[in-house]
Amino acid sequence: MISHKTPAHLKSEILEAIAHPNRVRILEHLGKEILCNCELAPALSLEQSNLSRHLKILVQAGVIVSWKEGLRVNFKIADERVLKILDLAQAVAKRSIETKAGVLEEG
Amino acid sequence: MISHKTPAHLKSEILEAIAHPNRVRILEHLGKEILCNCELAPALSLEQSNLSRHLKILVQAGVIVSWKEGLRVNFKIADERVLKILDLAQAVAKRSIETKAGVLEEG
DNA sequence: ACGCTCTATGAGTACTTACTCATACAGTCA
DNA sequence: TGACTGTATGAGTAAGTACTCATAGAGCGT
Repeated sequence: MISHKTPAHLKSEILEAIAHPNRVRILEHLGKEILCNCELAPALSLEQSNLSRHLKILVQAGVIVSWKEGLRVNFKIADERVLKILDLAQAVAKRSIETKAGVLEEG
Repeated sequence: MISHKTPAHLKSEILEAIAHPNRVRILEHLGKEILCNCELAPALSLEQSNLSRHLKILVQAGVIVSWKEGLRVNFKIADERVLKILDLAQAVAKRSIETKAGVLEEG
C-alpha cells in the first residue's frame, strides 16, 4: 500500500500536528523528559480530555510515541527532528519580529 | 513595545502559517525563484483571490517578503530556515510512515 | 480620459477545529 | 467483587479557516 499523498501534503500533516500552541508546549515538555497525561495536564493547565486529544493528534502524526505502564500512558518524542523544527520556528519568529522593528525605525 | 507572546505562541504562529498544504507548495516554488501572484496561480492551480490570501498570511508571519514591480507584486523567501523546516517535516513524515509500516510487518 | 492587467478585499458559505462536560473504558489494589 | 486512578471518547457548541464569486483598487499603455 503506497501512499498517494503529495510531498506538500506529507509536510503539512506533520506541521499541522505540531503547529498548535498547546501541542508546541507539549513537545517542549517531552523534549526534556518522558511524561504521562496525568503529569502534563497540571504542568500545562489543560483539561484532561483536551490534553488527551492533543496527544492523540501528535501520536497519529508519528511525532510522539506512547506506551502503557500500569494505569498511565507515557509519551516521548518519536523523532528528535521535531525539536529542531521548533528551534527553527523560534529563530524565524525572532528574525521576523526584529525585521519588523527595523522597518519601523528606518521608516 | 515588547511582545507578550509566549515562546510556544511565537513558534506556532510561524508553523501555522507554513502548515497549510497550499502554502507549503508556495514555499517550495519560492525556494527556487522569485515569483509573483500571476505566475504562482497557474503553477499551483489556485484561484487568484485564494492565492492572494495565502500569500498575505505568509507575509504577515514574516516568512516571505513582497515588493511591487509595476503591476506585479513579487514574493521571495524571507528566511531560508523555513525551507529547512520543510525538509525536516518531510524527514519526520518519511520516518513516521516507515515506522508504521515496520509495526505492521512485525505484528 | 479609457481599457487592460494584476492584485486585494468584502461577503457568504461550507468545513474544520478546539474546547468542555459527562461518561465509558482500562488497570490497580483491597 | 467494588472503589479508585488514569485515560479515551461521544455529544454539543463556539470559533476559526479556506474557498468562491463579485468587485474595488492600483499601475501600465493608448
